[in-house]
Amino acid sequence: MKVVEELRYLVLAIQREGNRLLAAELRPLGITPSQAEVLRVLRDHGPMTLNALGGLLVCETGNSPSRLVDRLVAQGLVKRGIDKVDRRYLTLSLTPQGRALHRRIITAENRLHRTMHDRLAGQALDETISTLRSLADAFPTGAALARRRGPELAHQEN
Amino acid sequence: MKVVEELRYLVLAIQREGNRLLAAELRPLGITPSQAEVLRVLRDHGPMTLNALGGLLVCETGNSPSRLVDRLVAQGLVKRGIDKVDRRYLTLSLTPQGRALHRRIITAENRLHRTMHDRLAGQALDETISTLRSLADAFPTGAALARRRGPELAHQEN
DNA sequence: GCCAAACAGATGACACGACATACGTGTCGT
DNA sequence: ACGACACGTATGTCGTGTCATCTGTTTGGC
Repeated sequence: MKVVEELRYLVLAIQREGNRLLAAELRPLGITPSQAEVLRVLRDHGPMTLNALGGLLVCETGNSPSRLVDRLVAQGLVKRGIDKVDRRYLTLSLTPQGRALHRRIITAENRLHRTMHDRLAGQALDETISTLRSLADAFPTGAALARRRGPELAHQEN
Repeated sequence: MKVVEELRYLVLAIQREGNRLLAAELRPLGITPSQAEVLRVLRDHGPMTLNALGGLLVCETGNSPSRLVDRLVAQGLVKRGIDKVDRRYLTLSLTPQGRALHRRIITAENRLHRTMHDRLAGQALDETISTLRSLADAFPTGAALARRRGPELAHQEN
């Protein structure tokens, strides 16, 4: 098996299992990993339009994440307002419930991160991270991640 | 952002984009990346039951991939027989069309692999692969991958 | 032999994720 | 002022993925 092919399958396997574990952690909270990412981005990067949100999400490409947001609005976690100047734009922001839930999400995610950290015990991750970055940065969602890294560094460190 | 968290998002981004690129390469062939993985496993590991197939797939966990196989059967790429001794078991195998399509799949995948390889130019992948393996091997789908690596090494090298 | 448990697979339900397309709103050239 | 165009968002469709549950088949204890 070619090296890049093994890389492709490893990435697939890790993404699947990571997502499954995170989904299990989040299930008691009534949300999914994708929804958690939306709440996180809205919390870290303030109120924003649907397109801007889409531009910061890794879990979804170009498409406006209308339906993803729909479910969060239906749960009362996100408020969707219409821009008064240009009625094409939405203004998405967290509700107080959304902010409260986000704190519980962080706890759930931390449990997953601890698990990952244990499995990776003793491994030097720096080179791996930089290799993966050089792959990801060439793509739209990788750029989204870089954008999130960029302006607002160091949120909830350690 | 924690290191393991960045790792999680990088893996997500790369998986998404890789899948999108591969889907684009495979679209002219009328199949999806998951379907391609089924054909590949059936070709490399001979006729097998549905559960055995599921145990070698990275794209789907424990669940029997009934519906995934359904579409391949509907396209005439996979033959689904019933074991005469134990009628609970299926016998899945490639049809001649399935084998023929698999050759075209390899070409499509190689185009993606070349793209990835170019993006990774100059990076030493060994450490990255071994780090990711140590993460993946702890999980069912990672074990599936290891099983595929194991018995039948070196298929279509370069 | 018979019935319960184990097992292989199928199916229902739900939320993605990607693509294409439709709709409503604003902008700009003329 | 108006009409084409651009733009932001919504929606239809399809194929996953995951979990839970169901059906049919075999096995094994009694």
